[in-house]
Formats: sequence, structure tokens, C-alpha cells
Amino acid sequence: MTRLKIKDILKDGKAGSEVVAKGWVRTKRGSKNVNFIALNDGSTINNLQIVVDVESFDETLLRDINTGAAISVKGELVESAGSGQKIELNAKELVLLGGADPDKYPIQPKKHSLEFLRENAHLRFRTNTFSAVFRIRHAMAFAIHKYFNEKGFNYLHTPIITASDAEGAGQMFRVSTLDPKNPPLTEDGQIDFSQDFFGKATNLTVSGQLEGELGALALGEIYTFGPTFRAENSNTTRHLAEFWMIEPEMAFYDLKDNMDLAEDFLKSCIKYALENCMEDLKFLAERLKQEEKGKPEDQRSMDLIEKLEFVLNNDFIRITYTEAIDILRNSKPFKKKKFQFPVDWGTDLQSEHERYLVEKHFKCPVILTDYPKDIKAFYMKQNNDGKTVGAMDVLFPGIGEIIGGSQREENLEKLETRMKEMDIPAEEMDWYLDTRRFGSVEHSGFGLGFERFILFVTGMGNIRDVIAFPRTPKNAEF
RNA sequence: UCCCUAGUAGCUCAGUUGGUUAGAGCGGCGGACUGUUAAUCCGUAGGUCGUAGGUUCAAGUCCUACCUGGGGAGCCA
Repeated sequence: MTRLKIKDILKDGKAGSEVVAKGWVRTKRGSKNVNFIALNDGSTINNLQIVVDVESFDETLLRDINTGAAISVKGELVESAGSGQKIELNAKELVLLGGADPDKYPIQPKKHSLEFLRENAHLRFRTNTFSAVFRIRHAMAFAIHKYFNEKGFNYLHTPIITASDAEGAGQMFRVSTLDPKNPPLTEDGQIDFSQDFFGKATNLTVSGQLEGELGALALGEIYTFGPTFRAENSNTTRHLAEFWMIEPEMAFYDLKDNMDLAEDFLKSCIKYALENCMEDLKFLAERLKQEEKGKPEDQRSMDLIEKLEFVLNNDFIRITYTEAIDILRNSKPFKKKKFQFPVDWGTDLQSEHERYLVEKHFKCPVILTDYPKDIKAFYMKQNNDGKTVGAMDVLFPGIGEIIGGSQREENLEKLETRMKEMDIPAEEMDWYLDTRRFGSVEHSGFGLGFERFILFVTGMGNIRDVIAFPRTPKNAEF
């Protein structure tokens, strides 16, 4: 008899039918005559209740079926006599597939702190919270591919090892096969990377954007979805050294088209989550509610599902950087000198300013556009005012910047001038500049931090809890 | 990297102005119980108090350094 997944048994299982279920024991409880096993196989947040008539089974077998053990159960589905579930499985055959020594198995049938589970990241998938998070993470990855596929975008695999440091997006991880103790040196004492594997210094990518632009200016619309690496010593709940990024790049799109796409894209994924992950979302929403019970009422966040629906059903506010500065300078916290950092045109907005705009002033996702050129990257489209560029950042409540994007400068001369001003070596970027030399067109793109988006959808508070094996400064376990 | 904060049983924590033998709940184990819902009830084992120094008659408690975790900031996605 083939195994059925617990998700399907709970959904379609008919009383009276015989089935085989396999999974991991969450809890076992009961009395002298009857035991109840809550069995979970990861297909759903819900457990299948296994009813075991104690007298029909070997005592030592039942003793070894404890929290964490893997078992196979053959039996008859019956309508449950208890009130917690509609259907349950009366065990006829029980097989212990893999025991779990209760003295050593760290996951107990009780609430664990996220910090403890992070140290046991290899086993935390077996908890309700993390199985829900990772099912949702999967669903969002799928929704992203589905969205772009339906829009006619091509999934482009940009390189993970790269020789360009062009974007200056951050510190890079070096990729080298040279002997770290005794590297070959050039005449002036520098490390001689011409003898390295690739014949030059190489790093892990910080962004696939520049390569993405090459694809877009031939295929029309492309997107990347892959790992990205930043060697910054960032220790926050929103940063990882290794994270996943989605970077669409579109020919013939101006900044407005770019914003329209970003908003529609985010909403489409959120809609997919609401339509396909409701049980997991409900569990996480309830968890969040319990978590926040201790907090004063005004500090509690909106119910997770209400929050997702709110974002889905409301237009994002779109304002320019200059307008945002005006709003901030007229705000209460500014006038009462509550902001820690100054608000002056030309400086980048600080977290406190972004939070004020999103969480206090508009209470809604905000797209900020047209930033001063000096605080943005060289490739952004230069506006006619000579001061700003066609950048756009999407700010989400609780997360901050979730998307950063721009229209790209398509004019070769303007781009070269800007690169000179910003000391970017044009000779190493010749391949990139070719897009502007041959058939250059207006085009745009953006980058979405996948884990930051998953933070938002799951309501989790720490980015280390939405990626399976987080890489952060001083931590590369597992 | 900076600021704040924490590290005591497998987990979550309490441990007063430094003072005798370091406690609880949960989990584990043993037992009881005719259907439980993270069951309940009774019993039981389990701890060089993050590490290294220092102050003191006396340190889980005070001081210093380091390590690790958490929160915030910067950098950004």
C-alpha cells in the first residue's frame, strides 16, 4: 500500500478506508489502554492523530515511539471520538523507522525560543513555526517564478563568481585558489592574481544587475533569482552575508513602468500567499498574537493576515525624495527635535525617517523616487534637473527598504561622465558600456531582497529565521 | 564597527544589600489513569552558575578582559 501524505489524508480521507501514513512524532500521550500520537510529515502544519490500542502492540515498540521518532502507520481512518480533529487513524501496524533518544533529542514538545532553535537550525524544520515559514518560503519562490513567467520574462542565470566590483554595492568575498599562507607576489610585493585560478582577482557576486542589463537589452525582460554575497560586518535582524535576491531588468521601461511592475509584483506574490498558504499564515498570525500579548497595545502590530490584505488592497504611496524631505521637516518629531539624525536635502534618509514616513505619516507602503544623484549608484538615469536620478525605493512597514531600483542611464556620454566623477574604471566595464554603444534603449530594473520579503509575509522578526542556514558575521554553522 | 543588554539544570527563568546544602515550571525517567489534544495526578534524577583573571574572611551576585546570544544604529536588499 502506498503512503499518503497527511495533508491529503486530512483533506480527502474517508472514514472506513485503509491508509499508510509516515512521519515524525510530535507528541505521544494517553492512558493505560490507549495512546495518541500526533504525527506530522511536513506536508501541512496539521498533525494526524494516530490512535494506538496499547494491548495490541509490543511494549518496547511503544516505548521507543517518542517525540522526534519516525514511524510508519498502517490502519483504518475513522471519525474521531475526540473534539480536536474530524478524522483519525486507528493503528493496525506500527513500524519504528528511526528512533530519537529522548535524552538527547533537543526539540521538546514545548515552546522553544527562536534563539535556541537557531542554534539547532538543522532540526528546527521539525517545529510548527519553521515548517510553516519554509513552506511559505517555497510558495513565494514559486509565485515569483510564476509571476515572471506569465509576464514573459526570461529567467537569466547571472554568474556567482565575478571579476567586477562595479556596483560598489559592498564588501566582497574573495574567491581564490592561491595558497593563503604563501601567495605568489608581483615585483612590487602585491599578491599576483594573474597566477590565480581565473588569472585575475575574483569575488562572489554582490548583484547580478549589470549582467542582467545585458540580457534585458536583447531578451526584452529578464529576471534573476539567486544567491548574493556581502562581506559587510552587519549585525542586524535585516542583514545576511548570503541572501537571495530577485532582480528583474526590463528594456523599454521607464521609472513609472518600473514602479508599476514592482507594486504589481509584490501584490501578486502576497495574493498567492493568501490563496495558497492560509493554514500556515493563520498559525504564524496566532503565534505573533501570543508573542505580542505582553506588549502595550499601541506597540502591537496589525494582525498578520490583515496586514497582508491591507497591502494587497491599497495603492502604494508614491512621492519624490524632495517631497519626503518636506514632509519630514514639517513633522512633529522633526520640530520637537526627536530625530537623532538631521533632515537635509542631499543626505540619505535614515531608518528613523523611513519608519516615520511609512509607519506614522502614511501608514502604507511608500515608493520614494528621484533621489539626489550623489547618494545613488553611477548607473541611474540622470534627471533633467541635474541634481537627481531616477531611483525608486519601496519601503515596507517594519522592514524598511524591501526593493531598490532605478531607471538606468542609457546615454553613453552621460554614463561615462558619471563614472569618471565617481572614479569607476571604465576600462574594466567595457562590456557593460557596449550596451550603450550598440542599440541603447531606455530600461529599468530593481532588486528585491527575498528574505526581507519573506520576513514581511511570515511576520517573523529576524532574517535569520526565514533562511534555512543563515550566514552572518561569526556564524557559518551547518 | 559602535551603543545597550544577557549568559545559572535538556529548555524557559528566579536567585534580595556579596553570607551556610543554588530553586521553580516545562521536558526526561518511573508509576497511576477507559479518548487524550503541548493531557492530568504522584514520585525521581539532573548544575565546576559562559571563559580567564582580580577584589574579599567569603563571589552565581562586585571589577576587568575575552567569547557567544539578543536589541538598536551604520552599511544595504
